[in-house]
Amino acid sequence: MDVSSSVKDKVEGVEAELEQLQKENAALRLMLQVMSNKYKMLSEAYFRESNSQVPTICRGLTRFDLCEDQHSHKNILIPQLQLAANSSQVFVETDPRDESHIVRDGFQWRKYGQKVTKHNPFPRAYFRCSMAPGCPVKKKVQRCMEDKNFLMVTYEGRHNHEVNPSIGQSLSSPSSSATTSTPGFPNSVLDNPLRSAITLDLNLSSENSSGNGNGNGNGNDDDYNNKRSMEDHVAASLAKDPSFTLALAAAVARSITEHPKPPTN
DNA sequence: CGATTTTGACCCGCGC
DNA sequence: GCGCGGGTCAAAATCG
Repeated sequence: MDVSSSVKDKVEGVEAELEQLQKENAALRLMLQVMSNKYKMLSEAYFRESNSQVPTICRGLTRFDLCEDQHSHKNILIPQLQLAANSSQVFVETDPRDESHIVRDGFQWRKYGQKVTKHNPFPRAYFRCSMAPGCPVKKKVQRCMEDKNFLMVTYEGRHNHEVNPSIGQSLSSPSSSATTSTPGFPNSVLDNPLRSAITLDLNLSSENSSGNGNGNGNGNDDDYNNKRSMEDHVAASLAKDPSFTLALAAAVARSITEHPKPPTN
């Protein structure tokens, strides 16, 4: 009896973990797709603009780290991304029927506008942080066109106050602390970003452009190369993201502690 | 009654 | 200069 119940518990635990991993996998696939689309659009725009100056060697931009080395274009990597120096994009899985744009991220927000944008039929909502007077942080919430199950949340700016743990019930774990926060970004997301949200750091500007550079010499328009490069880049970005590594470490630790050595019978 | 949301109007940057 | 699109304002409505 004990053995069967133990096995049943174990199976349920594995199933729950599998389900969680499937959700995380879906979120990561979506993130990759979105990034791939954005990358494709931006690279096309970039090459249209710079085609006369950089004839062939950067076509395809299959790696971000070669263009700078070969052409010394320190800041060539898409000026729009440099504008987002304090921005972070988060994907939050929600019910597609839910039109409330509510994302519990540990902060209190006040909605100040809503707009339908050109390339996305879903309205974009604009929020300001109302937890502290004068807090400059804003966020934009819009349902993802590629997958209606996800909300794209873009944070801008840095908070001038601490998070209120009682507010972030959905994304933050009850035992999480505010000590590991990255300034400007929700602690709850960073504490456990893979629970129900995926954080995508778009700060490609300073570190990546100066450290790794841009572009590639052997590229063409091949989708395979583009996808490979995007995967490489996203993987590198995730690896650099402390919140991702923290979450990964937490997931590994969880799997170890929650599933200790199998019962010996 | 104060806080928040809604929503049309307005502002501003950008491309043509 | 003009039109377009994204972002913000602000008055009215709604909520707790």
